[in-house]
Amino acid sequence: MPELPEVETVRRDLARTIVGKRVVKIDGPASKPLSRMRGLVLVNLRRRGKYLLAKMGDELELIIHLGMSGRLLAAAEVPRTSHVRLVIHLEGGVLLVFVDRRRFGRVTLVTAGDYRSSPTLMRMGPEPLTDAFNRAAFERQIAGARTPIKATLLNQRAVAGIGNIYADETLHRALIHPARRELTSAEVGRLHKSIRTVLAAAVRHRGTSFSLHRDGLLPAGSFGRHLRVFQREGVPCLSCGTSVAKIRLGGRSTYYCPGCQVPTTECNVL
DNA sequence: AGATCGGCCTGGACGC
DNA sequence: TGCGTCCAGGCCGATC
Repeated sequence: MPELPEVETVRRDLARTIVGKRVVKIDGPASKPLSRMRGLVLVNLRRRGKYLLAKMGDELELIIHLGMSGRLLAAAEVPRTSHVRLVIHLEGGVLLVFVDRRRFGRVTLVTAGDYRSSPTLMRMGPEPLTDAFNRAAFERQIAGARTPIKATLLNQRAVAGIGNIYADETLHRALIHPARRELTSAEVGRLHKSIRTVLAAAVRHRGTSFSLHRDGLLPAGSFGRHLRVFQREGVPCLSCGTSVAKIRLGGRSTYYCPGCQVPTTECNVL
């Protein structure tokens, strides 16, 4: 459940339960490189883009990426699901469990602040819901882009935390075709605004709910009800009534409204 | 240096 | 029913 709103929801749900607790034991197939955490206190739980960062003691940091199918939950006992990758036993009988069916997720223990093991994290752009994400800086980042704007949104360098769902949703609200390359200043302004609006709303709704990350304990995300194009191929656009289209762009399924998001001559994909 | 492609995994949906 | 193929919310490393 990988994009910013979903990861932020996980962070908020877990923080209350696990922050301040000491690691008692670690097991599961992914536990071997993490043995140094034993006895350390989980000092805080932060989020950067789609990554969760848990400070462990004074010097270490646990980097968690949920990949495509990863789930992280606090529980009293190990879930009966298969695909449990890691169980961190905390004091007070709290278990922090990482379940990941497709195993695209990663859990890495590093010296605090040393992100060399993750190029994406090291080069991560500004957090979209903070002041660090301002329009002028965003415009500088994407000025003269040679690649489709959707690919730029997905690569995490211009802005952090956007994946396939929110790339399509923010571009639709900004009336920009996903294959567009160089944007006008007005378009950059609309996109900057829609990124903030859409992600903030999705965080309020606890993200977009998919079957993979319902654990039955915490409320599922409800932003799925507010999606306007993602996975709505053939459905009339809520703004103009045109059927939502599905194309492949940069190897990813891409949904957009051909009525609202009109390509121009500089868009050489269509 | 930056862009593009295949690889990593498993399982569900679909067509024959 | 069974088998094959395609697809899925993301990242990394090897290529050009």
